[in-house]
Amino acid sequence: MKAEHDARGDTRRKILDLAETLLLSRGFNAFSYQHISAGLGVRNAAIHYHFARKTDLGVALIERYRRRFARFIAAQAGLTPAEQLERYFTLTDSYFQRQQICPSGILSAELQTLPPEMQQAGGLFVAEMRAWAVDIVARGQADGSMQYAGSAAGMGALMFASMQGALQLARFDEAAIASVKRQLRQLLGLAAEADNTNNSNNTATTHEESQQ
Amino acid sequence: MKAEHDARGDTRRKILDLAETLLLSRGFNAFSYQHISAGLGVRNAAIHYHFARKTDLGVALIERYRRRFARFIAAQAGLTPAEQLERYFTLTDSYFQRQQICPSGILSAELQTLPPEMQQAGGLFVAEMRAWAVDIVARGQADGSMQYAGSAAGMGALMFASMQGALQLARFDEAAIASVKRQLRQLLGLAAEADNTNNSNNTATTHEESQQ
DNA sequence: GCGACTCTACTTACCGGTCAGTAAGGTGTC
DNA sequence: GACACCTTACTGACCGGTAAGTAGAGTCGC
Repeated sequence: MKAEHDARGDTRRKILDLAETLLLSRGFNAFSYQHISAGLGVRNAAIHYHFARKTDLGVALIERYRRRFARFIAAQAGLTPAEQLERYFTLTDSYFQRQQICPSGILSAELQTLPPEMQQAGGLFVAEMRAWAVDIVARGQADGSMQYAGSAAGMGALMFASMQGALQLARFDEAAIASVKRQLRQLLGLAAEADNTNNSNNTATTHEESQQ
Repeated sequence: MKAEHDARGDTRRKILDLAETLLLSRGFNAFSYQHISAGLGVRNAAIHYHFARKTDLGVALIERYRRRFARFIAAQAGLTPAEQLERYFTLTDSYFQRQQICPSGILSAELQTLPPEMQQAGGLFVAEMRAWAVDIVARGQADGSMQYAGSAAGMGALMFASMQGALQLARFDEAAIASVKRQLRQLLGLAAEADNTNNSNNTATTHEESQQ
């Protein structure tokens, strides 16, 4: 009766999940189909069955990120700007704990060696992330909960860039993320958080997708 | 009388120079000895003669950066913190113009795939860069020329992280660097610069080394 | 002032391993 | 029997790295 009927699309999802881990920890150029096939106990050609070229896999990963990020944003529509900021910080922490960097970081670092399709999809993803960062500080400024010099566009760009940078630099100095987060709160005129915003289930970023 | 006596050590320097360009534009994993040998018109084995393993080449590149950065700092010992900040910004611009990202960015992004020797050398380099950033804002705060919330350590870390991030994100959106620079000046309480701090010769970063 | 030797800086010609990608065949399910 | 989902078996390109040979310039004894 076959305990594992391997619900259709299961392997494809496993490939994406493992490829995502590899992408964020090693980069696109530094993982191979062999890494994936060895990790999943299937053959090289099985990966090619689902993703004919590595480019297809890369694009699928980025598109999945974009959908996930859209849901991440939508899921916290009701929160205050300050709360949304903390969610953003929590997301960054969860990358760090897995020894990963954020997708935008690896995509921009490797950009010139990536296939054009991935460059294009990456551009859209990065624009969406920056827009969200700008939106948070713009609303925070508008409702008076955040005060800072300069423009919302500048502050959002700074926030996005500094968190991406901090996540990378944390590989050398693990204090980098906490240090940058603390400084950003100060510059936004926010009370310093306990820095353990431990709502015990921060599942927002790890949800799996049923989608192909 | 041999027009080209190829002053001893010349090839070695050419290898380092081309490898540096490749490292900052493509990353360490995405360039090969073939790229270098083809670019210089020599054979693969000639590169191995000077740098037996790719790891040796990578470490040599980082060590050269560290020496260059030390001279970069020393050369502007007399300047005010604000002037030093602008030099830092100019350095970032010059990377962007060459379609490169900063060494610390590529090293941290690829860190987990780099040989241990490079990880170690990279760690020292990154620590030196961050220390310099902290030093600038600490002295700026001390002499009253910069005012900002939070600590000098936090502000320096933020500055370093955000410039590294901005340089990467500029590959998708070229306005990122100017935007982040402008915001940093605002947050430091500095008057907005003309943003073309064009002292026509900003050679500080491009100086060649005679050293091996 | 010249042959013998040494050293640097390469060259040619390889090596085994890994890469992404392909062709053809098998197997279980509807 | 059509189809989804694999497998086995392979290809050519490229990877970092190595062994052996060589051209030329400098150095030495004599």
